[in-house]
Amino acid sequence: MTRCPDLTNAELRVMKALWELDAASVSDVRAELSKRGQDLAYTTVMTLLGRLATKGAAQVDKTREPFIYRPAHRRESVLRDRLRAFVAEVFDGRADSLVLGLVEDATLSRDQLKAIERRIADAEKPKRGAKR
Amino acid sequence: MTRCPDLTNAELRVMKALWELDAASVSDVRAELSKRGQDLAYTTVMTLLGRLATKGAAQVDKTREPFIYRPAHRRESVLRDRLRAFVAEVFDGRADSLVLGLVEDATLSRDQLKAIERRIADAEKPKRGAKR
DNA sequence: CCCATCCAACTACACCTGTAGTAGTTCTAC
DNA sequence: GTAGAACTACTACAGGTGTAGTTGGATGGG
Repeated sequence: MTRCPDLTNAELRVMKALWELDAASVSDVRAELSKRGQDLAYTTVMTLLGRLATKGAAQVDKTREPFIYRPAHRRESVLRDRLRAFVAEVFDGRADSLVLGLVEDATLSRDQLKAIERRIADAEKPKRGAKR
Repeated sequence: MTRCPDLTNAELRVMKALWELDAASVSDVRAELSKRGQDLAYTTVMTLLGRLATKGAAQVDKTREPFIYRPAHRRESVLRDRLRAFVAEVFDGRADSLVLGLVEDATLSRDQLKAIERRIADAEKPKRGAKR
């Protein structure tokens, strides 16, 4: 599995639109971005998609015009990579203090935290049988 | 309370050294960074400290040479701001899915998660009496 | 057929970032 | 008091980033 390349913020925004659309032309992406309050020139979107393609973050189908772009990596992988880098860079790898910060900041409520825990517990149980 | 300005990664690394030292000259910071595996030219550290001062992230005492720099904001505030921006930017504000990502990634263990929860519960209890 | 439209390729460009060099000033140890 | 060290101010500069313009081909309506 090819590693997900690093994306800039602008590129990530475009990727989010792409994930939403799954397979789209420049215009489609542009419209989706506009829907999200990001109004960019057509050529700007093209530039970004081009960069994404160069980086291998998106695949382009050039057999027909307009070109169709689609994401080359799952959303979760990319976000996870970003997250990992962020934890390392900003929190020196201490994920727990990051989470603590979230809660103190009230960005994350205790309830949400509990919900997460429950979700994890649920996910873990089935694995018990088919473990490895 | 003046808002903490945005810092680049290099600047943040310098700030971390500054927080550790609390009040320090360029040389001091440089030594601290070196201790952390960051070997930068003296002038590079100076440039970074200068930028931090310009941004208002550090205060400089110029009454005596060498100048003494100290952090203008608490570590927690700055990290929290960064975190907040990150959650908004990358996870569209969904902190819970961020945490979930951490756990799935095994960056955060279930035990750590529980420990955090316990810590929060503890912190919340005393507040009950002196509430609001 | 010709003009407008859509689209891709290439080009542009200002600002940011990370890293550092040079010049000039003061302090300090002979 | 002079040479070198320490230190600051200014300058530099390549590469990244966000945003967009220009050029030219294809296409479709009149």
